[in-house]
Parts: sequence; C-alpha cells; structure tokens
Amino acid sequence: MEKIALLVGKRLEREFYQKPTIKVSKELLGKYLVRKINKKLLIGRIVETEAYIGPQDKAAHSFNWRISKRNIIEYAQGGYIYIYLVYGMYWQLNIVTSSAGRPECVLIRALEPITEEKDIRIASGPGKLCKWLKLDSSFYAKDLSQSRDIWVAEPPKAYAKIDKRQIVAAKRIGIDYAKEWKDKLWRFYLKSSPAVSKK
DNA sequence: GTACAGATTGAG
DNA sequence: TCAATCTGTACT
Repeated sequence: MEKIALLVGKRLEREFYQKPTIKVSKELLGKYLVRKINKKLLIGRIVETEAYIGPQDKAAHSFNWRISKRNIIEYAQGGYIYIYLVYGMYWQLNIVTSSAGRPECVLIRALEPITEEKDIRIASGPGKLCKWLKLDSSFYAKDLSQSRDIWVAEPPKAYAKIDKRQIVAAKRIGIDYAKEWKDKLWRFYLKSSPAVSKK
C-alpha cells in the first residue's frame, strides 16, 4: 500500500492465470511485472507475450506430452514461473497457465520500463528482460501469487484501460521448425509500444 | 556416450 | 550474416 500504490495496483491472484492461455496472453498486456531486489523495485509494463499450448502445439516444450526436469512445472496449475535457458545464455520467463495437467504457458517477451531507465528498450526481448530483472533458474517454479520478490500487478487506475484495438496478433518468433504451428497468430503485442522486440 | 539444435542477441 | 554458449533430447 502507501507509496507503492501510486506505482502499481493490486497483485494478480492465482485465478487470473488459470484461464485459457490465449485469453491470459492478451490480458497480461498492459499489466505491470514487479521485481524487488534489495528493497528496490524494478517495474516493467508487459507489452508483448506469446502463447504456448502443448501438447498439440509443436512449438511447445510440452508437445506430445513431453515431460522433463526442465518443463515439469508446465503441468502444474496456472500462476507458477517456468524459466529456462536458450542458446546457452538467455533466460526465458514464462508463466504457467490453465489448470493442473494442462501443460500451457505464456512467454513474456517484452517490457516497457516504468521505473526510471535510460534505455526504453532495455527489456525489449525475452532474454533482455530477464537480464534486466536478474531472473535465472533460482526463480523456477516460484508462485507469482505469493512470491515477495516477483509478481504481476494491475497498473495504477489511471493507466488501467487497454484499448482492444491496440492489441496486435502476429506469428510467434523463432519457431520455424514447428510446421503448421509456426503460423498461429499467438504472439500478442501493444501496437504503440516502443519496447516491442524485433523493431 | 555423443551429436545437435534451440521460444536470442548484438556485433560486423 | 554470424558466433556465443550450454542443456535437453534423440539417437548410437
């Protein structure tokens, strides 16, 4: 409360994430990702997401019910963090969605910094945002509805409204191997944001 | 055990 | 256009 309420609104509850993955992917746009490091807050507005809907989605790690030490958290109920390393050097922040037993998630692809930053594009990509917020394997399986150092919040009232016409649906990035699934319009971003990736 | 490609990025 | 860098996955 107090001062923090001027910056961010209420934390999203577990139920928010337990809806269909496409719906959650769109509704996350405009929400604030809050990260607390040594009592300091880093806040980014979510401006780009991607839906991964295993086991039918060939681009998903959970395709064909694949399950491993890496992706097992995808099988939990919505609201947990699924984070993994790609290309040997970049962490990718995902949020588990839907209900237990359905291995689906949303990749958070870009943030627009709300707290003061020199570079508006400091988090304009999935690898970049994890670097900015210092996210790594230690965040694996954290509960966003409970954790004290990372959560998603409603924006302050004045910024709460997202015009549906601002939301663009596009093909997902970096999954050309996924046959017909690569053409699904499961990437969502806010048209006017300067922080969307690949600009 | 070994090979190989990947939900990316920034430099040239 | 390309290398960095390392783990999961699919084979031998």
